[in-house]
Amino acid sequence: MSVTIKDIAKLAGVSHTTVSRALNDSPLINPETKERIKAIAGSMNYTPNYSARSLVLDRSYNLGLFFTTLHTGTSAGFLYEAIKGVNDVIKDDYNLIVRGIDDYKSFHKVNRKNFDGIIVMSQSESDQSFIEYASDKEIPLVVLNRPVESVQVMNFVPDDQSGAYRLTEYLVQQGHRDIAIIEGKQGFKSTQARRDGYREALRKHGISVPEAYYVSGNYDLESGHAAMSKLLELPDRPTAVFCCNDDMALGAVKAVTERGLSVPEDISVAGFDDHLFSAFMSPALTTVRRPIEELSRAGAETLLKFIETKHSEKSVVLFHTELVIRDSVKSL
Amino acid sequence: MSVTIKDIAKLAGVSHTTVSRALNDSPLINPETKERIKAIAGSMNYTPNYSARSLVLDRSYNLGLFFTTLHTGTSAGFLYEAIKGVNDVIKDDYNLIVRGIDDYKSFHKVNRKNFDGIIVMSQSESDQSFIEYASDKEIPLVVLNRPVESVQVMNFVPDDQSGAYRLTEYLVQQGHRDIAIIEGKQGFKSTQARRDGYREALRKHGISVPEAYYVSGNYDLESGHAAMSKLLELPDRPTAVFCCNDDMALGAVKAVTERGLSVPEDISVAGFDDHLFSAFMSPALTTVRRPIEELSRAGAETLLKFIETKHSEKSVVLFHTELVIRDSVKSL
DNA sequence: CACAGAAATGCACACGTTAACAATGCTATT
DNA sequence: AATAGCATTGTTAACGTGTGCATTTCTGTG
Repeated sequence: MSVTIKDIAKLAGVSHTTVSRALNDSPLINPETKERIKAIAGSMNYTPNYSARSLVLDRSYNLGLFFTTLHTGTSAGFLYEAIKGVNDVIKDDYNLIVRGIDDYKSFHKVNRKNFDGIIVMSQSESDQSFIEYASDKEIPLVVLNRPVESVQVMNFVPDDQSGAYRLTEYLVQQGHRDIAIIEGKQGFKSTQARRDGYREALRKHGISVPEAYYVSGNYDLESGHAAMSKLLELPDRPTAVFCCNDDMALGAVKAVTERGLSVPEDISVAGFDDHLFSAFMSPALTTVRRPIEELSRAGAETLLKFIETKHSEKSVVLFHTELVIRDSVKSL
Repeated sequence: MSVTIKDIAKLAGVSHTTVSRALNDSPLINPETKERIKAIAGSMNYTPNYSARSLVLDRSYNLGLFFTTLHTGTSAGFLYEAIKGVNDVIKDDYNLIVRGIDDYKSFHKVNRKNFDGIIVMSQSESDQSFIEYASDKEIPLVVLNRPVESVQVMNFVPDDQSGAYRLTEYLVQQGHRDIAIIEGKQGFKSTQARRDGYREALRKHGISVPEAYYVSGNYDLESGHAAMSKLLELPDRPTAVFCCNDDMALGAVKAVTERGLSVPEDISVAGFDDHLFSAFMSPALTTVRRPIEELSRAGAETLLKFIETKHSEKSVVLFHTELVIRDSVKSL
């Protein structure tokens, strides 16, 4: 049906081996015949059968980019930046397969034959079993966004805790003492890191936090809205609120303006992530930039290098987060 | 290295043919042996080699989800909803490959052997050559989001023009007569459809638009901000602005508030798409909902059915868009 | 008991590619 | 002129799976 190297061989009057070598730029082949064969292949519109090549070379040319979940807790911007980062790096000869880990009923199809390498954008420990599975099968593996302890992997992680620390400290420096937090999705590592940074900063400055200032959320817009609504009904309202991501911050601001109050006049709000839209909120959101695209790019590069050289450092690399000061925090 | 059907055959004392049949639930095999073989396969932790299977069956188990571009003009929410929609439909036994068409240097790797089917999320005619290429190669093909004329394909498209028409008419009904438009990215089909709907509505109501009320944008936040800034400096400011997507609307609102003005008191703003964040903007954005996730799901379902049955309707199917009234438009 | 027919299994090849090894022809050196 | 050695090409097998056809085994019928 479609053109194979044997068809080319027949037409060129050589063996199919010679064709294979010619097309793969083997130095064994006479430059003249090589050119001739390439010309014929081109004119016949030949495209190699990757299944056959995969079978003999034991390479699939597939890379996996796996998210803990695609349903709740994964924001659109996060997905977007990750895919962009990885796709920018991989060459024309790799396929990028995108999937939520929780969409797999069984990991059966995930193995060395099917994936030359895997990037896990990990958000919670719920994907631990997947990571261990992949590590077990000896699939080249990079884990992004969450530190993994149990298994030795290449591991790139944004320094969330330090970011939250610096942000909270900034709030303190602006004169705030009553600072609440709207937390991320339960069980997500980032939730914990950001809370830890927040607490550390307050403790360092000798500020204690009433229990009511810890409000739970799950990283989506609605939860930010609901959480802020709760805070606003408190008898002792906080003067500033640290939202554990920008989506929730947007929801929180909404809750404030709905009540006829304003940010930052009546209450200050800060976020985390520095999403695309954050600079364009009204007021522009003070937040912490998390370099997801860079992280993804670095992850992909490292993975490719490992696939080629089988060599790498299996250690945790921290990526710097950056305080972005805009207009949603008032100086008291 | 890894387990093959021949290893299982040896252990079970049968031929590898029998193993192959047993694992594929062939009716030719004695139910008892079938169970026995399956048990052995399970205990050996056998996973089939998909390259080998692909080679002989001429199926890759890959589906492609291709965007015109992943760089500019594709918003995060759009990507997110599309991926979610498709991933919800495809079963465990398909891989979803995500990529921007403009990332391909050559379409060499795109062929029937490599893709059982392709979904093109098409935004502009710049991907026309890709669509024709895929159609030429007889790869099962669904095109979403943009009507394709030159080639016969399965084609699902949101009814942008009608949505823009209804939105604009709503603005008129609210008493607006001076209505500007911030347009989408040049060359995108959706840009044209939305502009057409806008013009049609105004013409129908006998309202003429000064040239200065057409401002160009490119679907991203910055361009919305810049465009609105221009409009605000006009001597005859419009009372309402139709932004061709929600991202630009957010940027536009920002430009308004920066000048100490307010939406919708001083100027009304409407968007298009109904992004996740639109309900949470301040004020909540009046917009048109575009059912991208449903569209993607329908596209994926149709594609899978076609792959199985080789049968389908190759015609354009319009998906209804829906006016979503919130708080960003004032009644004059 | 013979035999037809069905049920179950095996043999051998195919899919398209790469690669180890063999074979050929040519050049240069003695 | 013989031979070593290099450049170039061909032969053959292998990767792991599925399938047409042949073969064996079983079952029931006359």
